Amino acid sequence: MSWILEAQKPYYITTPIFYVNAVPHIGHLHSAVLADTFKRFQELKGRRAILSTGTDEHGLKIQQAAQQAGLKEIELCDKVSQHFKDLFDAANISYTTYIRTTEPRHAVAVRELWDQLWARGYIYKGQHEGWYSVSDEAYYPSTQVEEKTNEKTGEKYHIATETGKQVEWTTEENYKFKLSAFTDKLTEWLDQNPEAILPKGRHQEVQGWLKSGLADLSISRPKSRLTWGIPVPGDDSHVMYVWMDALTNYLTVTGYPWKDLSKDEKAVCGWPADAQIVGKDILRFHAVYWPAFLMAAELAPPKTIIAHAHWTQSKMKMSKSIGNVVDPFTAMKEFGTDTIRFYLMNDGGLADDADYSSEMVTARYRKLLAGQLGNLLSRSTSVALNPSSLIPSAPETDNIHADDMLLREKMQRLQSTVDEALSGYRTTQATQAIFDMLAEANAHFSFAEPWKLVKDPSKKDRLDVVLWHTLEAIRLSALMLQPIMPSKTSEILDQLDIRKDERSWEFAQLGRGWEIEREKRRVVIGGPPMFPPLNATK
RNA sequence: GGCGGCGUAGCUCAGCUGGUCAGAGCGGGGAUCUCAUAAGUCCCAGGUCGGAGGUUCGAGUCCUCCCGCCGCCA
Repeated sequence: MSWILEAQKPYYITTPIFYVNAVPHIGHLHSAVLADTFKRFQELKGRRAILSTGTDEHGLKIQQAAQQAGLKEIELCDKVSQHFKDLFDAANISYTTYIRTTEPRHAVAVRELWDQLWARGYIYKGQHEGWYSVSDEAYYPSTQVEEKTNEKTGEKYHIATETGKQVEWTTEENYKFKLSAFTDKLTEWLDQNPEAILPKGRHQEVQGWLKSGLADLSISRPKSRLTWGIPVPGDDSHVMYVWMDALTNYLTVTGYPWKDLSKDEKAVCGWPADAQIVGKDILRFHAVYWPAFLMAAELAPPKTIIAHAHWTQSKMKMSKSIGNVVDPFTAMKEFGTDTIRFYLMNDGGLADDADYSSEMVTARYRKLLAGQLGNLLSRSTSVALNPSSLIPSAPETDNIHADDMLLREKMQRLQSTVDEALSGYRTTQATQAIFDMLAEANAHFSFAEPWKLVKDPSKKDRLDVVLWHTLEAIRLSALMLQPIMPSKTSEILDQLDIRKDERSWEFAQLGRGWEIEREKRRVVIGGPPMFPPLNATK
């Protein structure tokens, strides 16, 4: 009964929505490819899946940036939002919803959530004073503020230690959310769901935050200062704080407030999210504020929050001032979309920052994609070894050699290994298992020396057994790499004449290729390299 | 300062509940096949598993302390 409902509910995964005050960098792409990989994995397993991404467009920074650029806010948003969309299109991110916080439907959702919190008494009007930084759009506790003296004028001023931006003592009236009332509930949630936040270290980190207690959260700004935002319902003199606004996007995507939906329709709207991908820098918003808002509205928190680490370059944090920001458009143009997707999933850090380098991308391409996968495809579909382009039949037990056993065992185990890895959001484990099997397939091929077998007609049976195992290894790895490299794997499976309806997860088992009409099928022999050499310059 | 984590071959890292756990990949060195994208395959690393104690028949694997990193919080 419960699993029936579970099965009906689509898998819902989100990326953060990206703030339009900056251009896309490799970290944004990393979030998106993670989400896309897991979404495609679920679809491969036959579950309907929703993937949402989009842009966060309100707030003072946008208001200011637009002013400086001489644009209307929405014009600036349109432009940058499109830029992000272009990136995700170029990266083959199969989002089902591209949400923008300036859309009317989003305002509806945000106002509804506000009303829900208000009706339940979790919002109150309070006086807020403290050190406020206009450019950071944030208040800082006095412990995080330092006094400085202007050397020329002798005037004293204050800055936020963390960002170095100037702060001023400010008093204003704010609406506040009773976050403090949720400390216990959040703690309970995390205690009962030890994998609610991945990786484990982040889970512990959030538990640590809760241990020291939570203060109420200011969730509005006076309109006198911030106009570019969603007005507080019933009080036009206040505009909602950007995070309150932004986080709600995950509900907007599901059609919240679900007013006109039947019970059945509501059950399949997607909420609660199965996975929410975030960068580690925005964990607090997603793992504390967001679940608290949801609990306050009596909605379920997301099932899993995955906080990934960042990319560094030469071990240094990427930043504009150092000029070491990796442009994802350039990278994909240079190496190919699927190469970058593979690199991000194979080398990207979940717990720890990973170092990005073109040399490493090149190395992965040469050794793994071209050297192992591409090359094995070429050698097993060569004109010399299989001029007929026929697909050998799956070998009878009697024809299986002792030399085939190790490869067969690895192929047999691979599906569950990869399934377990991707289900646990560990992409590196998945790619490593696949390429470990491929390496074995290359070794098996070399050891069997099919180029000798082909010269001896009496060895035809053995040749077929060797070729079959090799083609099968490629089929399995391409099939399971589909979530990570959708385009290239599609080409490979095409070349092997695997039908579209034979590419789902259930076919990722040894012997489940070419099950019907095998004799009619043909592999493409002597085709061009699947992963041709990169331009010699790098 | 408090809490948490980490420190394993040149590099990046696997090593769950203690007993083939001293490993993989890359880089480097050597050899080799020729089906293939000069790709592939095979062999080679003798690293005190940060240091010192302790528990145990037995410890990268548990405990204590020290050193060095990193994260979060203050």
